[in-house]
Amino acid sequence: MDEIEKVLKIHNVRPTATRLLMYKFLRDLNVAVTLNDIESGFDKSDRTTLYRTIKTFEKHGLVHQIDDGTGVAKYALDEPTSTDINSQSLHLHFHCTNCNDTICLTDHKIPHINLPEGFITRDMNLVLKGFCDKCSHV
Amino acid sequence: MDEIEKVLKIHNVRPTATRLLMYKFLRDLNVAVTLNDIESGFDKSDRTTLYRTIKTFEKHGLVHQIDDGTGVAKYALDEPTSTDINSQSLHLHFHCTNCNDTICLTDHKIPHINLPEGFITRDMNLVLKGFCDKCSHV
DNA sequence: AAAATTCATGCAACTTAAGTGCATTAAACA
DNA sequence: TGTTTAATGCACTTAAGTTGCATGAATTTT
Ligand SMILES: [Mn+2]
Ligand SMILES: [Mn+2]
Ligand SMILES: [Zn+2]
Ligand SMILES: [Zn+2]
Repeated sequence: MDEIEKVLKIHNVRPTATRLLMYKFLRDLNVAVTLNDIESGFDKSDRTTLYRTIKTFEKHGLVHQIDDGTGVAKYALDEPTSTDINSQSLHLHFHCTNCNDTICLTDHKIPHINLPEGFITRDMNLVLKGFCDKCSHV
Repeated sequence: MDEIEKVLKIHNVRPTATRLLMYKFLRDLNVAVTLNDIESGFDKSDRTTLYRTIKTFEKHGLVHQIDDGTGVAKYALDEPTSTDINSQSLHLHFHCTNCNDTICLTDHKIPHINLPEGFITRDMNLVLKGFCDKCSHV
């Protein structure tokens, strides 16, 4: 059986054709993608199907959504090694304002912040913006 | 002359009726507001005018936009004491997932992060999510 | 295997926030 | 004053996200 098929099944996602293709599509990238990006990478499938597919992936812990401040949701594969569902979201993201790429810096965790009395933190989002390694040495 | 009128003029914003009202509206809040929130606080004025007013404020350094991950832009007054235009954006924000309030934690700066070679940081956004002081002690 | 049920897909339609074009009105200027 | 510039209001557009529903495919039950 295909390797991807296994990954989907482990996460209780039935391995349909679209899902296998989308997983492969995401796996071969090193940047986060919008739904439009995904749509551009597929000729046949419908926008709604792709939307529901990525949402299914998200719900089952295959991808995480990234809000990089552009106003459009981006998605990237979760680290396959991760077991803790929440550790995924605690790495930081870098958004290049030049090429618009957004990448996961999975081994850069968000530092701990001391909040005032009464505030309980459950989640956090840290986005650094500027020039990525490809765009900085112009 | 009115105090608010002075503030607007200092920032090269002509003190029209709508602008004075909006400034006062924002000043009397301690949470960030969406354009809809602003609209609800005004009976007469038109949405487009309010939109352009807040954008004028933003451009002239009177307010800053906050992206708390809800998908809707929020705005809050800049600290009046601030001189550095960039220091405004470097404090962190807290978004309560219970009451949907988003507040500026202006004296909580974003800690410095070491990035890989080639990455240049120009801006950053840190949002903590969870329960605010009003919602935590249920 | 056939029937029944559950799930995935495709198309259309809807919602909401954001933004633009343009005519009108008000303010500033000379 | 007349002239110019800026602010406002209304209509319209764009774009992302999302849902309803009918159809098709796959899984489960009998
Ligand atoms: Mn990531
Ligand atoms: Mn703030
Ligand atoms: Zn770049
Ligand atoms: Zn709260």
